Amino acid sequence: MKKIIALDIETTGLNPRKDKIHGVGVAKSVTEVDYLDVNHNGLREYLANPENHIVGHNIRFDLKFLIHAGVTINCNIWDTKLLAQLLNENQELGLKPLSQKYFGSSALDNKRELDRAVSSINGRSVADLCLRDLEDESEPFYHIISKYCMEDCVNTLRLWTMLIDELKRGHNKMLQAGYTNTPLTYYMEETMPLEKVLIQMELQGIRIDVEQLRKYRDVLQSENKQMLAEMSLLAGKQINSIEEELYAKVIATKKTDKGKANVLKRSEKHGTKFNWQSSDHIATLIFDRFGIPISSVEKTETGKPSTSESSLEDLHNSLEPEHLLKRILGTYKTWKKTLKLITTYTGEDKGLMSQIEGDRVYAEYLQAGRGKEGTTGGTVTGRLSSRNPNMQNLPRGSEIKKFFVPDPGHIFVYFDYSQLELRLAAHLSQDPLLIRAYKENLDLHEITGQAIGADRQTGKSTNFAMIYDASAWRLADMLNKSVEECQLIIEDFYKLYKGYRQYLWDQRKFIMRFGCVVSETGRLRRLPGIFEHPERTKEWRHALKQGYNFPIQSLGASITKRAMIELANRNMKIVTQVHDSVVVSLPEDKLDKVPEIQHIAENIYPVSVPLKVDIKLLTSLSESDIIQKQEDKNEQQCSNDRTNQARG
DNA sequence: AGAATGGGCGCC
DNA sequence: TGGGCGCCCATTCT
Repeated sequence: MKKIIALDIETTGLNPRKDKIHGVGVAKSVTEVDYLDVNHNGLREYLANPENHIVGHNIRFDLKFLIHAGVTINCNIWDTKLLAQLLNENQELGLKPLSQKYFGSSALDNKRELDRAVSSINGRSVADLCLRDLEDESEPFYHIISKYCMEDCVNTLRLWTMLIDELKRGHNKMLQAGYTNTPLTYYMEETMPLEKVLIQMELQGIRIDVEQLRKYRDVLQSENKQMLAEMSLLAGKQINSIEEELYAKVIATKKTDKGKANVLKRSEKHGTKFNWQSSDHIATLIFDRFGIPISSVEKTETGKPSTSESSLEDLHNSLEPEHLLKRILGTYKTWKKTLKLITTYTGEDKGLMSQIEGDRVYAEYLQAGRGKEGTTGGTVTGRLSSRNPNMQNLPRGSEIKKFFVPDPGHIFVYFDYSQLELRLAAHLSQDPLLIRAYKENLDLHEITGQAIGADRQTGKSTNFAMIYDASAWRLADMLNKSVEECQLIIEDFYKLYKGYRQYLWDQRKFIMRFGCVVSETGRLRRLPGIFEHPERTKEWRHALKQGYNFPIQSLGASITKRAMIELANRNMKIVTQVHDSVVVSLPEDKLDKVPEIQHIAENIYPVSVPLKVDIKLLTSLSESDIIQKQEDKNEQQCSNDRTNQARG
């Protein structure tokens, strides 16, 4: 590659719409470094030229600020953080840890001076320094900020040189071994092109019907209040007793110096009140005051009795109808669901509500972990993750999705891949029956169901369990059958899909030999647990399952992402993505584009079976749930028809 | 007082 | 005792 410039900006905060750019650092080489004003002419010309190249560490952050400030970005963009993740998804991805790893501690030359400056203004970060510097005309911190920024630029540039070289060496090795797709091709064809799409998505955000959301908040809150009163009344006696115990504990702890500060602080918030939001308190209520034996319920990771919904559901079912606890648990379950909605979505000053700017939210979509120092983070399979808010776990069928609406004059085009991962299991395994089922548009769930002597629903669960290599124990739990029965089901399953069984054997052989897996699009996943732990230990089995699942999940992620890239290349605005579904915002007078979108999605990547895409127009995100339900019904109907035909 | 961990739960 | 995520709260650690 020709000349490349490393770029890093310093800002007064993390929000490209609210915070200001302090300056732009650029490094042409390790000795030619500058810290420029955002309006610098030469800089603007460079970035506007499609022949130029820039690299940054998490460059999306910088570009969102620059674009918002009116800077045109037409040059090619590269990212050392995303590159580092492809080299090793288990390593720390921050600029500092990577610099440390690749060229030692010189990366921290200016750290001490910076820390001194930050603490001198009682600040927490360089952002505080930038803010103070911009506000104060005497600019007392400019030289510190610029020095720090330029150092980051140099480190990014050095890192780029070393990382891209390592990626190319790996690429050549894999080519010799017969691969056509490698982490290098993945980076060039998928990761970096997607960055431009994500920048557009994040800058655009999504509109919220704030008025309706507020109305819904009031409904939830009054419901919740009522339920809380009901529960507190029912459990009044037990709660009193627990509160006495809590009070005694506070008194006892107060007498020790150590406990003083903590207990007093907590007392300000909850006092010695029973807290329905505390799983500890709930456990005390159920297992101590109501005397439910802890042997009868599921245990948590640390061996304590679980108060999870499924655990309490079992308990609820086992109680006599007029048992007091049964009535409490009934209300508690609903109360907790409502509370979750309130805290995550409708509560003022937290969750979704606190993230609304005007009438929009601006979610982030991560390709790699944010890399807080000490953590690895990241989406190891190549899926995206979303946050602030997380658009990928909005509750299905709840009111919440109704409040996410298109811009005026626009409509949401929603599409999703039908049974994407099962189709990819067919493609990757080349199992004859799986392939035939999808080529001839047969109902796979029905086929499996019949083969194991069960209904369609059981067939469906079994099919999905297969992708995850579920145990008989787990399947039994899912299907409400005995473990022995499920062992037979699994045997029957693999007799039917011999090709898939062979595929798993081959996968296992590969994993045991190399301790890693490769996706068809060239993404790698190392499985250190394979060599670090003896066979058949818990950790080893976990790593093996990760290895089985990776090629399927990763290829699915690639396909959706590549569809997004192609759509964006054709000027379509993508609003959000949930792994196998995408929402595009289309002007109302451009609906002729809908068949084009579907065609692109279905044909973006060639596999051995047809990919099926369902596509619909929506006026809010909530309708995607309705569609999903309808699809299920349609499938059922088809299978009934076919069964009836067979009978007739 | 803030960071880290655990429990729990939402999604594909 | 399927895989992959993020976020809330309470609690403990430092």
